[in-house]
Amino acid sequence: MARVKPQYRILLADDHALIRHGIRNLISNNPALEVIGEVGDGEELLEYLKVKVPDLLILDISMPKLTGIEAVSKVKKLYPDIKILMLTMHKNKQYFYHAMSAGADGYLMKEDSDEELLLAIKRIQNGKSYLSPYLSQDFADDVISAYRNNRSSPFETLTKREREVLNLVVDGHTSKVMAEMLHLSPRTIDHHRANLLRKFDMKNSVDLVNFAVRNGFVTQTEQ
Amino acid sequence: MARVKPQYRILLADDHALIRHGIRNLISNNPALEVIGEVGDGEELLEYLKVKVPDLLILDISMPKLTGIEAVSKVKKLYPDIKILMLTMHKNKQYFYHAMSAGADGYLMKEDSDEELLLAIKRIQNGKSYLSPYLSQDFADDVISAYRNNRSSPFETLTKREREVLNLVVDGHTSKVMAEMLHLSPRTIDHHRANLLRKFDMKNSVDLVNFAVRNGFVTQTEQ
DNA sequence: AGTTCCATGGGTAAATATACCTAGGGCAGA
DNA sequence: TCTGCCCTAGGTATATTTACCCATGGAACT
Repeated sequence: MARVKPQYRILLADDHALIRHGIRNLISNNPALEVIGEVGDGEELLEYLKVKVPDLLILDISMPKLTGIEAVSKVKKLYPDIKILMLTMHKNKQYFYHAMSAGADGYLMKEDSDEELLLAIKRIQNGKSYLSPYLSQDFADDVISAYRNNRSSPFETLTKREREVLNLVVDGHTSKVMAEMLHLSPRTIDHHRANLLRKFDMKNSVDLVNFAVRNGFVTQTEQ
Repeated sequence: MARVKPQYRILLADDHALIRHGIRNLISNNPALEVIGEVGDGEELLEYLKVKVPDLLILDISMPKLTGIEAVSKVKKLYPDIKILMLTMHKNKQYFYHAMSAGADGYLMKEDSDEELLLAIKRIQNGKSYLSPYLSQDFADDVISAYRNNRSSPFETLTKREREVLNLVVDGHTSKVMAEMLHLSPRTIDHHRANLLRKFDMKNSVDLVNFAVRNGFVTQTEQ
């Protein structure tokens, strides 16, 4: 009754079939996401888009026949509504800047974890941008200053305490109870919970728990 | 880190292997519950208890060598901490009264749904009693008057509206938003949500969502 | 005709969660 | 040493949830 929400349709563009299949497999665990197709180079990509338009394009930056950067420009010009997540092995500032200025919505390293890919998709789906945590180190100076006033900075992973609190939140405990369990002030629990909401870009605990459970951030043991 | 909670250990006593296996199979979907053994008659039951003591005994009322009623009395006398859920095909007042006065904690019909079994276990686990909804009709007069002032009456199933609201709660919506979706007053949503918490014997929405999702009360489609 | 349940929604109060702010101590890396 | 990050935790304000109370109208069943 509630959920007639359409799936978020994703197109994969990468010249390595292995990587395409890995991503497809990962995404297939999430019923809200659907990989509607795969293409191996820039020409195929443009041909495909004439037939079928995805919500999100996951695009390898080094692709034959049309570089990823060029592809971003063209796709964004022809189909402004398609969101683009760049997938790259280049830890290089220039690539990033070019991709972003060409219109990409996110920039993910191939070394990033599965969790990161899901987070990236989630953020882009919500109209935000995403940047690989791998880059945050090298890019710290410029990027951080650029994002400093952006409350939902994209290069965040969970700390130990946050994981602990997340597990307790999933169990449905109140802050007061969690505070007793961890021998902390309820205010500290509030702080960690707020950080979790911010990092996952969620508005309340129910959504947080749903996302965390479905994407394997917690191990469900209790009933 | 959070969940070192021990499993809830259940012993099945029924002379029909098929029923035992059905229950075992149903329970095995829930990681917090563990069937530690099965016995086929009253003697076996008492022998088993000398070796291993469960948290909950699910007991067929018509069992060879020791009737279910007798078994309840003996077990409760020897092991007062064991909770007992009577499983029966008898829609008969007398059986119910005898079972209850002998010390049973719950009374479930074999015609009841899987959902009902899980609800029954959950309620007993929380120290409450349980009565099959099938009986509530025949027993309406006496039982309802007996439970009238008991806020958490055990024979409740979900209404259509409650199922609708439950689905929206699972999506993490606030009452205000749900009210807009269903063109109702937020107060009405609150009412339904409160009924859901009461019927499932849960303290907050996170627990409610967890229980509902894990036991198939909602169909998860979104992310 | 009476009873019960459902769905609707108002009143009130307390508990909890969420969103901002601030700040200090500890630790690690540049 | 300086800087950033994590963990700690307090202040304040608002939003939301939860828990009680209450009533009315309709549908269904007896």
